[in-house]
Amino acid sequence: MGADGNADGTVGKALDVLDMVAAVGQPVRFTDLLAHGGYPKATLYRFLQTLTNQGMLSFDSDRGTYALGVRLVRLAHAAWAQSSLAPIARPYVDELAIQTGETIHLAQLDLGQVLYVDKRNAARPVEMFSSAGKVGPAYCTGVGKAMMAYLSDDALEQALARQSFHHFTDNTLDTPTKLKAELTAIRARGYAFDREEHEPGIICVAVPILSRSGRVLGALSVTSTKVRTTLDALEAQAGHVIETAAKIAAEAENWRFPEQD
Amino acid sequence: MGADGNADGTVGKALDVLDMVAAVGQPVRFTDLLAHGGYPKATLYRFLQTLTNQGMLSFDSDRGTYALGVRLVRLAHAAWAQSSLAPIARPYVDELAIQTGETIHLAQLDLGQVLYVDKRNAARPVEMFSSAGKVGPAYCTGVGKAMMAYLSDDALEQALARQSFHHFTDNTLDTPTKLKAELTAIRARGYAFDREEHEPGIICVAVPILSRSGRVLGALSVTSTKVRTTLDALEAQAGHVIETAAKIAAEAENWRFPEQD
DNA sequence: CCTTTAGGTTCCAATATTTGAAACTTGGTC
DNA sequence: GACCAAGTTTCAAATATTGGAACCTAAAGG
Repeated sequence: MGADGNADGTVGKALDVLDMVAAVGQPVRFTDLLAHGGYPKATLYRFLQTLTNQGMLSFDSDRGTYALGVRLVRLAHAAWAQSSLAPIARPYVDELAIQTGETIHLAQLDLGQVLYVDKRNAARPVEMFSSAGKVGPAYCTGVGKAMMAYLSDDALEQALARQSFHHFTDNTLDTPTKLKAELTAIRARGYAFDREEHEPGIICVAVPILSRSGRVLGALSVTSTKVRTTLDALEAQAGHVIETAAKIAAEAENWRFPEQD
Repeated sequence: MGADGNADGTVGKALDVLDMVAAVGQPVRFTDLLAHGGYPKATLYRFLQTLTNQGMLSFDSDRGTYALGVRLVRLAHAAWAQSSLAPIARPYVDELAIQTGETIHLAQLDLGQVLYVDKRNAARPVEMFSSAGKVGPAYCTGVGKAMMAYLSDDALEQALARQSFHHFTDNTLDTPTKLKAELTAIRARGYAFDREEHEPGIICVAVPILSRSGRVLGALSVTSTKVRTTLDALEAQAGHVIETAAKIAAEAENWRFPEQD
């Protein structure tokens, strides 16, 4: 990412510049961005101007640095509210968090990656952008596998093609073949596990959230650590999670995805 | 907003389309956007294509609707992490929430508007207008006034020019003159109140977060309701808030705004 | 006090993109 | 089978973008 060539039209390039700023992770000066390759001086300059004008970037004139702007935050808030399950699911997620006393994740699948749209930490209360908005791999997380298991054949192929199959732990399913076998097992079982496949010590049970017609809307998981509990104990909670997922699905159906079929 | 004419370059227009989608607040069909005025059919169509390609919008082919895309959520997460006080302030905000037992807001000022970057709910939460990512008016909120009070003269003028001075409640300071007098009082006092100026029944004490050189970094507030407490009781907490603000400022100074002034 | 350099900013003609009316598909209805 | 609404594509004219180079600063060096 960063200085890539592909980008449709001016808009694409401008958004690419946005990504460059985002990638740095802190306010950047003009020169640093210039060094990133990508665009010639005048061109980059104009993009920066435009994006700043538009409020997508903010320019700190004291320090001469650019940072991501608030229009972005505003838009994202709208995005979160309008096209994620989070607002609909919130009360149910809350309830589940209380029932289980563990950390709850609500995720959706995007471009083969898991996007966490909400999180309830057992001890700590709601934090929005801190956790919502994070992305993670699909092939080695409970929510990721739960969603992939219920994808249509071609959607699954697309998703598989986007997995990196990096070997995180000894339990990571690091080939498409292993993963496909796991997905079959998940469909048979109705829920997925994370057996320390992404981070050592971290385990979870995850359940897909499906529309009436079987479309994958998202996934819900209860996560904990080996220190606190066991997979068997987590599995005992699966019933609660499935129920909650069903409630969220029903709510989503009425509210935002009115499909008659 | 929406079908406005001003927009620098193609990028501006594309972002304008994004705003149109955001403004609707739910997935929209092509025709609806077309009806919104703005752009001719072919042009709008191409923008929608480009934005979808770029992941700024997502297109639901089953229903033929466009919604804000996840790239936005991802970018916003980066924005939040990179250019807001929230990550730095978190532990201090937590502490203050426990000390006071009330709702805490952490906000920053942008383009004359208040952007809430973090929020900690009271144990017994009150349903209220704000949460992280939301924006609100500056002239009639505690945090907004606290920040404006410490702005440089020209920054203040700019900010004032952007206020709508809508009359929300009978206590709203709905003219620049009234507001300026209030800002002077705030500077003298060191902290600001919200006397039900935005929402009836909602009151708060707010304190600015200033850098060593006096630049406004943000503001911190303790908010409650008339039902639960009184302004005097809230004022008694002001000391805590001021201390917390100072700690956050110190941390910010070291961490992200290293200015030798 | 006069260079030099580094970091930004502006010019401007060549060039590639965008523009949008109109023509054309698609898929559903009467 | 003709009609209509919604969405998609075409294409020459109008326009915006491009980026090398010139131009500013302000600070560092001679």
